[in-house]
Amino acid sequence: MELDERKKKILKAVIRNYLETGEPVGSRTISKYTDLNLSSATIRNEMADLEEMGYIIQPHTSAGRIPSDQGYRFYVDTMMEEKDREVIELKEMLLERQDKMETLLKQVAKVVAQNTQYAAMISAPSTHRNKVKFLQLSRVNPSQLLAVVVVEGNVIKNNIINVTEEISDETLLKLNILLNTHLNGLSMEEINLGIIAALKQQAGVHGSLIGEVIDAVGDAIKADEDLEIYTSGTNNIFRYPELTDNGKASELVGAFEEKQQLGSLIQETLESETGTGIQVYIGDEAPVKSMKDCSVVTATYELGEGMKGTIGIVGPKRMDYDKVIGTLRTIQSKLDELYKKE
Amino acid sequence: MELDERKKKILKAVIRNYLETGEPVGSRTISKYTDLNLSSATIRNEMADLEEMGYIIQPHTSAGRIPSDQGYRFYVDTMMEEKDREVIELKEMLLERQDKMETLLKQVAKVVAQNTQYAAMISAPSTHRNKVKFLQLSRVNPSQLLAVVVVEGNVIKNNIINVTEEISDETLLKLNILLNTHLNGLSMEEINLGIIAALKQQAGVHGSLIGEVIDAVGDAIKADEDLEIYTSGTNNIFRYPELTDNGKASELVGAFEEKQQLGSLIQETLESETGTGIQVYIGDEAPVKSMKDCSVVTATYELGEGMKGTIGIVGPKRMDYDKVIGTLRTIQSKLDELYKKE
DNA sequence: GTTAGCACTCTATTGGGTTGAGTGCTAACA
DNA sequence: TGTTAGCACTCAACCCAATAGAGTGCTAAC
Repeated sequence: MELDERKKKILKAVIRNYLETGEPVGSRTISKYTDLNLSSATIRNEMADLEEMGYIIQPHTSAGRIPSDQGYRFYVDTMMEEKDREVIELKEMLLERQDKMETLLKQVAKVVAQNTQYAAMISAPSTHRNKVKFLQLSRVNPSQLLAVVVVEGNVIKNNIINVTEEISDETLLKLNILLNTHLNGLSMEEINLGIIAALKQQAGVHGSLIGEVIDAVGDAIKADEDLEIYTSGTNNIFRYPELTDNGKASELVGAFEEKQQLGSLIQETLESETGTGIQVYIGDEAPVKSMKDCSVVTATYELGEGMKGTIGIVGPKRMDYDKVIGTLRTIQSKLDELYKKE
Repeated sequence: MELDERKKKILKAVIRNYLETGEPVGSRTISKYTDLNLSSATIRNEMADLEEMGYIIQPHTSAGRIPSDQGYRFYVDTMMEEKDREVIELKEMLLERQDKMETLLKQVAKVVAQNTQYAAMISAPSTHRNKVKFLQLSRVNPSQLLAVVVVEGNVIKNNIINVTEEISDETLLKLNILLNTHLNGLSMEEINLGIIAALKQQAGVHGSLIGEVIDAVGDAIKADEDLEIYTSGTNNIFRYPELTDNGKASELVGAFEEKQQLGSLIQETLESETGTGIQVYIGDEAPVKSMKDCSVVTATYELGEGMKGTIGIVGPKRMDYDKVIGTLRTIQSKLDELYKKE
């Protein structure tokens, strides 16, 4: 069977109505509130077809229809291609350029959650590809060294190194020069075990001590690559009974606290790049099992210098997709603007 | 009326039974499961007295009794003085000494939440009183300086400073000497605006530039004093219907995400120091309004060098106080042990 | 002071009846 | 052939009354 124009109109009407009310939609409602001028009986026939085709579902015999995952998918897809969504004006939107990345991200998460009334998460941009622009090894006291690395985007990493044997000023100076000449300007991902090994070689064989220190510097660079994720508005999920019935809330709250679970979402979003960087997962499509009754919308953002991160919104399937996508678009462009001149 | 020995026994029996079952406790139950050898009728008389005195409550006429907040308070107080609780063995307890404070704290929160099955939070130790042991100002590029401060306990703070005018090597060296001679060995809380002002004076009047830099160093030291709090097991609250009925869950989850709200708990715990550092808040006693239907148990911990932080557990009023307090004691001593040799 | 017994209270549960929204099907209509 | 009116049917939701059961308070006897 084909999805002719009339069926599409009816399907969209059903979905839109359900998004608003959250109640199953009956044939009479559709017949009254569309400009199709068809009786409820005709609508019923069409709806029976739509059900057979898998776009809508009847919770029980004597109820109206609700969209199936396939129905939502149709809705989102046509909605996305219909027109460029206009950018939505955010309420109380006041993002300030922050030196501390953390503060900025928390701010963004909060704004997104408040505007959409869904749960929001945001991942810190990965710095794999950022280049080292400053590197310094200093002595804190005879048995401790401090390694500080600054990479593009003003991300600072540091590591305290405990040494068993005192290192002379001269050696320290040499080490600093060695490290700087070889690592400065390289991106984080370029600094791999091979490079570290080559460095050790070059430092000469005088003592494993130097080797340890170089390893520790390497660690400092690699460290903190565990995913930093911030969330906001987790409690918004309580606005939607379909997400909180039967202990579902517990799983969702757990997923938002154990940020590892959110990691897979971020991963997937970054990999399957779309034109706009916005992606919609409906039900089972999301790679997190506790979100099988949710819809998830993710967007990649960019903070100048090619630092890419991910914003995600989690809500019920009957989500206001239009608003959510608009909000994410706005955030994308505001962030871009904010960091453009760097 | 007096709380004689028999009344105390009955009260404790009521509370203990309610802690286990979560159901109102009737007179017959008490008569059967205590060694008092009294009939239910006698128990009833005593329970009527206990109710009049405010220790227990009848949810409705034909139900058993449940403890009032005053009842819980009595129970906790006598329990605390009865004997030194023995230290409880933790399941899967594997705390490793971590160089990264953050990792350690997350670990502790997780262990506590898993062992008790309640929601747990932990605050990073405040570093106000810690002394600066290393301070360094470096040039990252002509327009950016990097200030790094290490304080006792290996807490590292840093700040990028944007300068409008290039600073010469000589000036930088002088600044470093100035900062180190004056600030090294001072505690964070001693470095106040007065000291900063004196420093500026001493640096001479040559340009407001230096003043700016000194201010920025001061900022780096003061920064991050916003409360760092980690949580775990928030979803444990769903195990207790009395915490999740009627939208209470939403408030609690909100409180755990907006960590500011938890700040007041931490504040209060640190201020009202008890002998063991453990404190129990029942119902309204907690300074967080969303926890009025909960009990909160907090403990201060110490990581060598006088760095004090707070662990908190939030659960229903019918909490297994014994186990919770035992767990917190164990954690306290393990942490102490772990960092003793520093 | 303690206990047995009894009347009483109140919640929770059960089951029957009703309502109302919505459907599917059929027959008539344009 | 597509559309519509009409009707019988289904089913969740709600209300109501009846019942069961747990627990109490009170009184009288031990």
